[in-house]
Amino acid sequence: MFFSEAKIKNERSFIKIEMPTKAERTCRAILEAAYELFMKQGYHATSMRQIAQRAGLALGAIYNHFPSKQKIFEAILLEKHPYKQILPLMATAGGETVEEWVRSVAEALIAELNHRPDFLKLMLIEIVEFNGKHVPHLVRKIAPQALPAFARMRTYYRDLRPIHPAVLLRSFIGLFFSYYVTDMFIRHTPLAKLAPKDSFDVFVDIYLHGISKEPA
Amino acid sequence: MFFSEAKIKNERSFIKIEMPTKAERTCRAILEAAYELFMKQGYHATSMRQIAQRAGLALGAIYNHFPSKQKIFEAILLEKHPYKQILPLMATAGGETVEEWVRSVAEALIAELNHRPDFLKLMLIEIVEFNGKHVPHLVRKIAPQALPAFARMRTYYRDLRPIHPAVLLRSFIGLFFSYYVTDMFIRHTPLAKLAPKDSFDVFVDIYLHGISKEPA
DNA sequence: CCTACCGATCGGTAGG
DNA sequence: CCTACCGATCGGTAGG
Repeated sequence: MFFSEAKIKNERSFIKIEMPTKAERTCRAILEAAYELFMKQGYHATSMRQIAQRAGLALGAIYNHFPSKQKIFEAILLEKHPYKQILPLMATAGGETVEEWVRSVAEALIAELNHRPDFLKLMLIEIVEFNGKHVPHLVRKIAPQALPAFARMRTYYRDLRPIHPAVLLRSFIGLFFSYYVTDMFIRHTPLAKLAPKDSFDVFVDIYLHGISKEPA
Repeated sequence: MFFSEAKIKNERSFIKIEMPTKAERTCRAILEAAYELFMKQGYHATSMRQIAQRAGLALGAIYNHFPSKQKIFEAILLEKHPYKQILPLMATAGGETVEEWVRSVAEALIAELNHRPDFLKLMLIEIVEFNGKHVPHLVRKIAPQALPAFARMRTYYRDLRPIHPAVLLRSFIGLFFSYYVTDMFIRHTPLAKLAPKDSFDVFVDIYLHGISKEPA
């Protein structure tokens, strides 16, 4: 929709270089400005005039690139979702045992989420201010790619109890996403004592072995 | 702030009866109207005029009860938080074994959250539209009551691996809150197949025993 | 890409 | 002097 790959016209060069047109650069400036403001203020509290000012444009100029405020949000939602990074990662992650695989995938998930501290907020804006009306589209686009990627876990079938792959996926995402969320909220508060250094290891261990003592 | 307990003046009666004044009833109508609109539209997308209309008042009348729109939100946030119901429940829940206790507390948590389908959204509005500026106050008020309540779990110490109580609490809330959230989103979509009927049982089982096979 | 605007609506407050 | 409201309007801003 927004970024065509331009090539340098110089005949002496065989190298393709991303050479954004003026329109593409303006488009990018609008998306960046809007993204920063949405994260700070939410969607409805952010005005088109704020976006225009931060992008270095007049208000009316935005409408040369996006037909509405909502379309800007939708473009950001698709662009910032980390599934493009996370799904390939799950498919390629190695590990001799299920422990190693769970650990490496969970670490990668947390790392990717930490690398995008604002992604969570983007999803919350979608839920709160749009009543989640873009979610079905998003899930329909991602779920078919996620389930096969996670089914890879079944290659460790000999180490696993017979649990439905979808429940494996839900409990995995739920447990580690909650680790991420609680860690994020707690990290810079007096409640940091609720987050012992080895919390991540314990979450992995709980996912694999539960909280009960093994029968001796 | 809003509800004084009025008593019937009838001398022949010793029974105290909640007899809201007109002001209290108006106050209640404003809070209810604002709550419903915030849940549907979020905070910034809801106008004081909408609140007034739904409460059956003129716009200006609201300001006899609340000094600003934001103060209305703050009152709702404190009033609707389920910790008042959930914490006593965790303290009194019975169970001979840790399995029974976890199951009954998790069931009660899910039931309470299902009984308040909008509580989650209220917290999300706080995060998205207020940047969580009321959260520290909320956590400071609730955490000291939650940790002791959950420490009760340690009475089953002989059945548990040595895990820090705070991590027990975080993983418990995280896992079952995520069950609730995913269940809520999935229930009425074509993705319902991701939610086998026994999902709750499996979540309990994963929390207690993990996903690994027990060593034979 | 800008200036200049529109119909409407925003949160909050005036006097009575 | 209080409450609970009214009709009207304040200075600014909304998406387009």
